[in-house]
Amino acid sequence: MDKHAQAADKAWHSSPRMTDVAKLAGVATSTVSRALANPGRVNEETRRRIAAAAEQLGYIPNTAARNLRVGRSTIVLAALPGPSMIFGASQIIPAVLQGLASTVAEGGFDLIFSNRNSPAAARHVVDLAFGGTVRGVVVLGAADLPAYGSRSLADAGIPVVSLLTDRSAAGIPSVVTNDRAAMREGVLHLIALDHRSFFYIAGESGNYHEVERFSGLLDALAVVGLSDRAVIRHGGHLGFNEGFQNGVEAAHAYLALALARRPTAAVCCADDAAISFIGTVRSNGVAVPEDVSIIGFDGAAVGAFCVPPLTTLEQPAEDLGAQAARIMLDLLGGAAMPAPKTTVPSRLLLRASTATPSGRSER
Amino acid sequence: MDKHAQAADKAWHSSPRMTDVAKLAGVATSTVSRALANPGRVNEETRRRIAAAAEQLGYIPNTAARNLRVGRSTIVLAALPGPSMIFGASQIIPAVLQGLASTVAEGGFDLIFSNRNSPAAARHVVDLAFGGTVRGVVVLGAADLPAYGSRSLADAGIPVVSLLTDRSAAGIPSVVTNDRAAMREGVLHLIALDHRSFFYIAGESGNYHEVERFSGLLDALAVVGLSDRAVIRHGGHLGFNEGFQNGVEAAHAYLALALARRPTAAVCCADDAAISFIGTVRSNGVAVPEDVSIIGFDGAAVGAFCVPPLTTLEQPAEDLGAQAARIMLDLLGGAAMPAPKTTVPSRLLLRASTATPSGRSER
DNA sequence: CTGTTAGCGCGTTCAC
DNA sequence: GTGAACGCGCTAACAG
Repeated sequence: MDKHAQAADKAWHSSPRMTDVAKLAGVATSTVSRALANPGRVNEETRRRIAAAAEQLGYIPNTAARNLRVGRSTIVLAALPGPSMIFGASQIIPAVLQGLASTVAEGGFDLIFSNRNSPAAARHVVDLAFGGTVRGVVVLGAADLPAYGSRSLADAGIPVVSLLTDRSAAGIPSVVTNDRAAMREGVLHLIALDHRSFFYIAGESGNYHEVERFSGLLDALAVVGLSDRAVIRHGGHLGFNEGFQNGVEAAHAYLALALARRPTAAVCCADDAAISFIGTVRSNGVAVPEDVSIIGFDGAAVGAFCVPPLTTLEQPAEDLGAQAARIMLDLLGGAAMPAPKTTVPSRLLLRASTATPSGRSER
Repeated sequence: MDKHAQAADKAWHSSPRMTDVAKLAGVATSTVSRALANPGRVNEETRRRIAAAAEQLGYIPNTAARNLRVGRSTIVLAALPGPSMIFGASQIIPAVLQGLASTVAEGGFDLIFSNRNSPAAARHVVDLAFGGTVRGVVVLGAADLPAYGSRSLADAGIPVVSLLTDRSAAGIPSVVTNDRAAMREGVLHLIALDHRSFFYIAGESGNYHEVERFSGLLDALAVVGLSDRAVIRHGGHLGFNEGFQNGVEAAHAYLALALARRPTAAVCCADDAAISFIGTVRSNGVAVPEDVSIIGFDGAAVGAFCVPPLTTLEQPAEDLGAQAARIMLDLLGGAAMPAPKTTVPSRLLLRASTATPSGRSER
């Protein structure tokens, strides 16, 4: 490649500006601007000339200049809790993000990610909002809104949507699954199978999902007049990211119970715990579901291939993300405040890990 | 709240500009600009005044204006293949992204995501690059670089790093795991256990990982002088996203083999397939690892809790992402072209699904 | 319908 | 060491 070709090559690479398009089409830049934004408000003939010129030059508008001029960007921020793009086998977060990303993209927006586990990270989230980098924020999980000093995300003057956690009480539109009602339904299923004693494997104490799901369990017991004493509760010290370990520890606790005192059903706050619980008790001679039935929560794909296949409450993960995105898009489009709380229901997935209790008393 | 208070409230919310800080500190905007960027090139006393003013006002620089002025943004794009933030139980992609996101954030950059499954999506990726929205692109998996018309990402004049797929031949710095060597090591382990016949469960035919891993298997056979006829290859029509189904189908194919013809070891292109393969053959009376040993690929966390626990080749997913991010940061920092290919090795995780063949001949 | 003009908020000359 | 002036690329007024 000779020098001349190189120069031409370089010119090819450097992005042409609107001025270049205007010059080539023989019009003013403002006309080019309109032709691209309001194709209706410009003569068809000149519009074609401009389109042709833009096409020929490979013109692509400069984002920064446009954003500066119009005073807003086209980026939505997903503020994640901890470094938790990884989240057990359940993959709730990745699936939710996928739904969020797809729908946001359909709306013509881009999605940027940020963790907020460290103070610095939380501060960064706030800066992105106040600095005009992002146009709206979807907050996933966790308890407190990103903030630092006296500045909170809530004061940034941009739309905020809460995903997975219900913050409607704080005036933030929220998209959640029906953790409580779903768990209630799942346990009622166990009760219908004749289970009357339960082993509950808790998530992190105080965690939103943990609280909701345990409440759902109690709700179900109340329905049939069973007292809270029908359930032995284990765990609470491990987070959802440590679900597997949680299940193993719970299994040891279960195995430590005298045979007669062992509940006939184990209810898990998450599939990860259910899976490792099953693996551990089975290798210690406990039959599933004969000796103990197990029900998980999340609907992890791998559950269908466990031995035995796991009965679980499937979260509509992608839908959750898509719904949140839709609400955000409406808000960005100037819609009025949406429903404070959108619930996308989980559904009970019956598989072989639950059955009528049978084994133990006959052995 | 009366009208006046509301106005004050609004003023509180609207982001202060650099002018406001300058006014409050009694200096010119240019001085404020320097004080924030080159703290050294300004009088300590005035610098403090400016810092105080900025702090008091909660000043946060406007990103768009800054980007426009300096001609570059601070956003890195992760271009994902398909809608594959979800990727089986292995969660390779989410884990890789987590590593990428963390390290990119440490470098002071933000991460934006984009799929490129549809032509429109691919075009959008190119526009983001040419429009100056993003400063560099990390391309994950898949074969072709995003492009449309005559414009390709490669011509955008910004750094491109390939992650998971080796594109070093195309001059793009790549970060990959040693798929081939890892698989070779895994199979040599099986050979050391006395296995001489293999059942290979393939990923999608032509897929980079599939090709590399199968080659690794053949490499191992060659080491001990076994011919390719020692392996029965199954699959190839299902993608990595359909790993579970792939394993089930493979299991049926395996079960359809006459007992005497069944290989003593199954080598899987991914953990998902291994897990569902195990589940399916076991419920059909095949003992693992007595009748057949199984080895997977990826190191999915759930593998440790399968029955039996899965021997696998663990991919250093987060490291892969972190390495790619580091290279991108170097490139953005003006470093010279880095090593064309960075390999982050997988490691063999020995668990109970592999053992010396024993069961069948004695039954 | 189209051209002219005037900034958006910031960083970077260039004088003082 | 600091201030004044200019312009990044684009859109939104306002004329014509």
